[in-house]
Amino acid sequence: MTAHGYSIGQLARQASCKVETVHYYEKTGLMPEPPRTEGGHRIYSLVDIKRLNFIRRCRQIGFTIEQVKELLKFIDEPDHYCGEVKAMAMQQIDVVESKIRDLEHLRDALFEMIARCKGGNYTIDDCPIIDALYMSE
Amino acid sequence: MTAHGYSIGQLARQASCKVETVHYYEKTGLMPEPPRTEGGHRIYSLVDIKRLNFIRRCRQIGFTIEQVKELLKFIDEPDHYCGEVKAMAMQQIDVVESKIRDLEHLRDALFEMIARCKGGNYTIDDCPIIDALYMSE
DNA sequence: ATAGAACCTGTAGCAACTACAGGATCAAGG
DNA sequence: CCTTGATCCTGTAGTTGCTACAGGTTCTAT
Repeated sequence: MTAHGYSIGQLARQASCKVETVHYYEKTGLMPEPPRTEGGHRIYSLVDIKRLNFIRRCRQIGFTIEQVKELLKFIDEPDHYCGEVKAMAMQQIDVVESKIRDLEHLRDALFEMIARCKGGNYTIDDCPIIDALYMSE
Repeated sequence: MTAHGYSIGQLARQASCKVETVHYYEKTGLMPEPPRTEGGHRIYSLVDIKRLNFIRRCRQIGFTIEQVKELLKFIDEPDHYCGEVKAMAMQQIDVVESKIRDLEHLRDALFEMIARCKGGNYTIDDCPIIDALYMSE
């Protein structure tokens, strides 16, 4: 592609995602419908690369597509305030911290099972791991 | 249902899940095809309640359906050894711990963004959160 | 001019459920 | 015994966030 544009493949590589993902983001309204070549191939700009990276980062951070849409509004519409973004970030911290707590519980439970399990030298009937999961309180 | 059997609704309630979920587990082979009444309603036993609870607990712990199938093999087939179960649990701990690390990074990133953001008193152009996500390194 | 890489649209599939629709059956009260 | 309403049945489609084709067109480099 020319000096002033990127193909969808180049764009995807820049953001370490698949071409199909970009299509999907376009379909769901996260990415714009870009100009095309005569033959119909999409032409992207630097701004689009930034936008796609923003989306990918938000997704990795655990925002849903809908939440990313909200965040993109802050970029696309000028009359929003930083406080709204801060509020979303704080809410997201709560979600993340609660996920962390759940996983820590889970890890502890697994550790305890393993600690009680001598492993290998007896059959399933006596396995404390299966026991812990199978026998309800 | 009679003294010796549970309906699918009672079963589901015992394991805090939906009737449809039990159907799904039957279709995917996690739950057995139980005997039926004359009219075709499923009849479950105590063993089935235990089994469903086992499945639900495994799922909550983060095992996939396929992994739960593996674990159920240990219950269904007598000639397995506890060591195999222990190995699966240990592998699962690795997965869980790596998820925890990811989330902690994420939380720290969000905290840092928030710390730098005074909030509300300026517009999106200057918002450090958007900036951190939008501007690539 | 032509080979082959990259693109196009559209549809179907993945996990792990959830939510109907449209009908049959069951348990309890009258 | 009969009716009512809750529960059950099967089957299909929807959810989220992609991913993977299929079958065809276009672009790029030799």
